Amino acid sequence: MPCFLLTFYLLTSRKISPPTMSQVRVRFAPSPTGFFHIGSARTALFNWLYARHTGGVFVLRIEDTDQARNSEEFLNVIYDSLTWLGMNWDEGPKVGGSYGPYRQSERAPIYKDYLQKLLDAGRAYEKDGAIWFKLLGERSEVYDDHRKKTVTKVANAPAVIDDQIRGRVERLEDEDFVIFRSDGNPVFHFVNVVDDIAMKITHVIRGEDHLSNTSKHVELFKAFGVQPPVFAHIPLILKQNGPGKMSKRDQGALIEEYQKRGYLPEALVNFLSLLGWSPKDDREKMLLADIISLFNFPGINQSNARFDDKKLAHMNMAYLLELPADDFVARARAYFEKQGTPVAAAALAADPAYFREVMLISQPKIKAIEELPAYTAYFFTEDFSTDAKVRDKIMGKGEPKARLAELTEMLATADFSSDTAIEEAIKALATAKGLGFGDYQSVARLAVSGTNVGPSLTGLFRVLGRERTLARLAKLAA
RNA sequence: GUCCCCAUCGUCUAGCCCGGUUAGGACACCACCCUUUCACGGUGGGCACCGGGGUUCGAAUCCCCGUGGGGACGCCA
Repeated sequence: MPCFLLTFYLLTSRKISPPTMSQVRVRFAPSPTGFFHIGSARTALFNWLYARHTGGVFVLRIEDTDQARNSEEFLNVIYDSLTWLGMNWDEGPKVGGSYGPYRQSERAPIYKDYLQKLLDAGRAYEKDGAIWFKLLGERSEVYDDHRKKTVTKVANAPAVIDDQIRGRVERLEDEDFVIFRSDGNPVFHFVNVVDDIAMKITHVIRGEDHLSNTSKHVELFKAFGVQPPVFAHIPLILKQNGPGKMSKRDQGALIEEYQKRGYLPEALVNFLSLLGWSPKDDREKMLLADIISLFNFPGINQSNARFDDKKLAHMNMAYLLELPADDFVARARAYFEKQGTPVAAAALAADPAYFREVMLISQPKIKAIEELPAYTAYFFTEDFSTDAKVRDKIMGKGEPKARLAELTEMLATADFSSDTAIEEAIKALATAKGLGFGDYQSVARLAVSGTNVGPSLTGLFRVLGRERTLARLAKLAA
């Protein structure tokens, strides 16, 4: 096929991967004006996945041209969140690269150069102290009653956007727009395009909210005489309740919140990958390596997705259940270390081997790391609270004190070396008394834990040990 | 208001491109089973093609119009 035909084919066919002659270069370009949220993380993830899928380069670029709204704190949140989620960047702040600097606040000379090109070509002019991009075409004054002012319209041909997800989109850009503010700083549309050119970005993967901006960008690329990159506008994430897209103010929107709550980053990544993308079969819980190898543009769908924290919680639980023992204990310990509560302090002060046992009998029972401190509190203090409702119910039925006495007598000499040994002993006692395991369980559980839910009773006894178990039984019997 | 995008269970989605399925999976929900509490797990259940027109022997699938949802319209990004 002749080269121009191939190019034509690639540009006009929907959802077809671009030429692989040169290496894919994608970028994630957050602006540090607020906390890092779910939507940004998903955009970053799709870029990262595409780079890893194609063996390309993932660039991190900081869009901090709006000095009034930027902060170093937010910048660090971005670095931390990306790192926590495992999205390492190949070029960008901290790691460098051949197209730096990677913070727009440090690229002023580059923007001046590109502005000069536009000025020289007669495609930019000054008005009201700002510099405007000049569209080509006949001009006319029109009153815009939405904006309540007269605007200058330019008779222009629609910009054509060949989008990997949307297909061919046409949008008319018919008004000049500001590219340099009167304070001398360039605006988003300008720096975005200039940097994509200067950094040789091949694919722009971003939220659909930018689709309407893309006509501006296409006009700028044309003015610079550069072929625009391949665009892929991904669907937005809608807030869980109520109308509109998710924003940083919405419940559950912030990445650092999940980090603090002890969510597993691999679970969050898996969940996020499924918001707007699917491997097209029934797989949901997937190895990262599989997500990378399966990820592509045709798998991305076109409609917005609503965030569902229940599904995320379920994914997190599924990962938690499979975590190797050492890993689970380490993450549990890290979570306790961040708490700073008396219960957490007591847990951390306990013998590490004991802490480990407590965590491991709890692992199959909990849905999230954040449940652990409350779930295991009675292991680390004798001053644990008792659920009054549960106590009244259990103590008010049958002969709980008799069961307690029988258990106490038997446990004094029982084998505490394994769960099965304890189980056999309790079963033997129950059989001897003509009762069942259940007759002993509820009251014993109440005595040692103050509640009616928790790990297996035998595990409880074994981990607590004979002395503490007997002491707690005695306390309730008193 | 103008422009752009989108439309399958409550939610995430498969199926759509290239018309023929009992419209599949997962979360959530309900029931039952397992069980030593709580979970996990297992089995089963209820639950969807937005509406209307076309095209066709046949439409979730193709076309048009409605309607609904989302986005953009800044010297924010």
